Amino acid sequence: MVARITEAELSRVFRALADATRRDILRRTLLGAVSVSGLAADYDMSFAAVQKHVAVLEEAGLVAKLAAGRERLVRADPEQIARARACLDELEVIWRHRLTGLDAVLSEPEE
Amino acid sequence: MVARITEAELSRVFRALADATRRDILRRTLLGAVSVSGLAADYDMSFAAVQKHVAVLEEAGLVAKLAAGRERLVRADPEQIARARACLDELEVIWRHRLTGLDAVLSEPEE
DNA sequence: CTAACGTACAACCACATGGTTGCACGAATT
DNA sequence: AATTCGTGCAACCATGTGGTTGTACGTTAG
Repeated sequence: MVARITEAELSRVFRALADATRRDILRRTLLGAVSVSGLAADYDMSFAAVQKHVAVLEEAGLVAKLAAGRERLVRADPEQIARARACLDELEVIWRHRLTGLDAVLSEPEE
Repeated sequence: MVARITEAELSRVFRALADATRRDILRRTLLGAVSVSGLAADYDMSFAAVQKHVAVLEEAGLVAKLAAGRERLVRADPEQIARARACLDELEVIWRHRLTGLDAVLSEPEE
């Protein structure tokens, strides 16, 4: 298990994921740390707009910034993504529970 | 595989998931079809507000309504939830790809 | 030292969101 | 037939969101 997430934080995470640009930033920063201006170069919007997207991802805990000289490198946090996934997994469990009538599914011996 | 989803629809799905009330409605309607007023009774807000939440879920394809006399029964669509999950899975694949350096991960022999 | 770069942040704008109330309409009850 | 119930929808309001430009400030380069 990846440690329980609050409903409010879950809302922030899904909110952050609800934008194509932010999902793309997440993909790029999963491959490796990228500076904010490095990210901004790839999108047809102002630097400040990209900066705001990064801030939304950061507040959701999906991304962290580390200082490197005058640059801030952005890197994704796979664990927070896993937490969002766990929420969707839970929904699937509810659905399967309804179909099969099993009660035993509620104990989760995961990771 | 559950059929490809567009980026715009994915945004709508995550947006719909980014609200605790809507996630709760999703959980309730995964267990079985519930009327809109049946749902509204459980939340501390107006009927119209709940109706709007259902509409957001419906536009995201996470829920469908079926007519039953004067009531509209709301039931969740597990496949659409699976599509959102698939997006997060893809992110995890990107991350693992970065760590292991594997290229073979991109072929997905899933369902 | 000065200039250029990368970042941060504030102000502003148009539009979306989440809530409200009120009204209209078809279906069920009496 | 009249009423009540469940729903849908429009109007309205406060606040949030995604974008812009402009300014300020620390860091690197000349």
